[in-house]
Amino acid sequence: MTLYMAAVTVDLVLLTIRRGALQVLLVRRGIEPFLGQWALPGGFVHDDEDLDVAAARELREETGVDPTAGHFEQLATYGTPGRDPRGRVVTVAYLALLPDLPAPVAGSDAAHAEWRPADDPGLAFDHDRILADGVERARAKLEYSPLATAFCPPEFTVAELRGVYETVWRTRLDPRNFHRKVTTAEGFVEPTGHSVTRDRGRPAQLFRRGPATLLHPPLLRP
Amino acid sequence: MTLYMAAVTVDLVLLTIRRGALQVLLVRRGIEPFLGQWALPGGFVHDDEDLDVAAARELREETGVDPTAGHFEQLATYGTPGRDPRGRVVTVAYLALLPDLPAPVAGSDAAHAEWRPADDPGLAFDHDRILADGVERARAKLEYSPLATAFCPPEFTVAELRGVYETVWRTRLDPRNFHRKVTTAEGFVEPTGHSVTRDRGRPAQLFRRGPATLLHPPLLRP
DNA sequence: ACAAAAGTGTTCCTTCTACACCCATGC
DNA sequence: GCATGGGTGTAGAAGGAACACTTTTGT
Repeated sequence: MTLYMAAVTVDLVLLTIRRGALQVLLVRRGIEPFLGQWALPGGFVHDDEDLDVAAARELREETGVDPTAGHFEQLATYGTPGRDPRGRVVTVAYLALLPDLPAPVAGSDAAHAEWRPADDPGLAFDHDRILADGVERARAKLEYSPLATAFCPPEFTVAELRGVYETVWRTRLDPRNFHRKVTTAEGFVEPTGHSVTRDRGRPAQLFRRGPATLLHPPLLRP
Repeated sequence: MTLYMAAVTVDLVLLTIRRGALQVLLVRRGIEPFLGQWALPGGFVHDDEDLDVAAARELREETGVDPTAGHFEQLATYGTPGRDPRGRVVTVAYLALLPDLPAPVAGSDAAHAEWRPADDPGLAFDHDRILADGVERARAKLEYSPLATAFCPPEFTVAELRGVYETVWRTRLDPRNFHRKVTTAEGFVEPTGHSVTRDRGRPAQLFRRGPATLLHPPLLRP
């Protein structure tokens, strides 16, 4: 048989921003191969289950969070022979951008799941590569889409949104110009009318996500 | 068994520009299901064959063209249960942007392959959806990458490159501003020193692709 | 000579960038 | 009051849009 009958899995690149750093949810492997190493969460696709459904199910199982809290999309598919020593496994990777969740991982299936810095290599399988692709996709998408809001809770300040860009892009942005850009871009954010004092200083207005799906013109990386 | 052991295929969205229209290479199906209907070329991934390699092999078999002639990238993966009535088939779709090839399809495996308009629906399986995703990806990539040159032969004029944008975006662009934008953008195109008269009028300089992989600033759709 | 396409120059306008400055709060 | 972060105003630079105009060919 020369056909490629393969096991199909989904792997999740779950990104969030915690303590000012881009972090990814990893699980410590409890079985061989790569026993004890960090890996992306994921699992086998069930019979008669669509790929997106399997990914959403794994997301719920691993984090206890509804996928609609953030943003969720297919990333890419990896099927190099030998990428899994147990046999032919093709994995469809999904990328999720999530707000910093209150206490998500604790009550979930994956007892050993943990948020880790997104730039640490050393993951099992080809997960370093998948993670790097996911981070690069996130970086690129912030330019021409309003997806930075996916990293924020339902209500957020402009400074918090700017923090997302600064963290993901590893850059400083001018607070004044960023404020103008974001609040005048059609459909990016909408004022809620409320405001809060986050730290010191003047209270900041709170915003929620707007209806736009594309940024015109884009917010380009410096 | 609740695992999703699936046949893995690659499907190709091969786009080119012929006679002023965006066209896609389709094959007429000679067997059930969808007998007689148009479909994207593709086939099963072989044992011990990487996905990209399988896609490049199918490209060569279907068109007789070296994949390096144009541009080639993974598009997305489709695995909805029931998308193939014969059983569980997960397909990894690839997108290629190719120059208008001299006489490619004639001498190839797929006797019934043909360039067809890219906006005609009615394809077999879920290929309408895959094709639409490929066209949308191509449209978006022209904005922030120099991939429009992938639709051109090794040497091309600015007017030919503009024709690519106008065809893919279904838009008119100002020839004067387009010329300036393209020739001043760092690394987009390089003059060859030669020139040709394509039709009437003053001869046009010939250019080749430059080394840039991103367009800064991008060329946004009107 | 004329039509047609290539290419340059110029003007206006929008957007980006940098930064001065005012506002509202905690301490 | 003073430090700190939120937010507005504004001048200069850069890039986009519109278009007059010159160049170089085929017929």
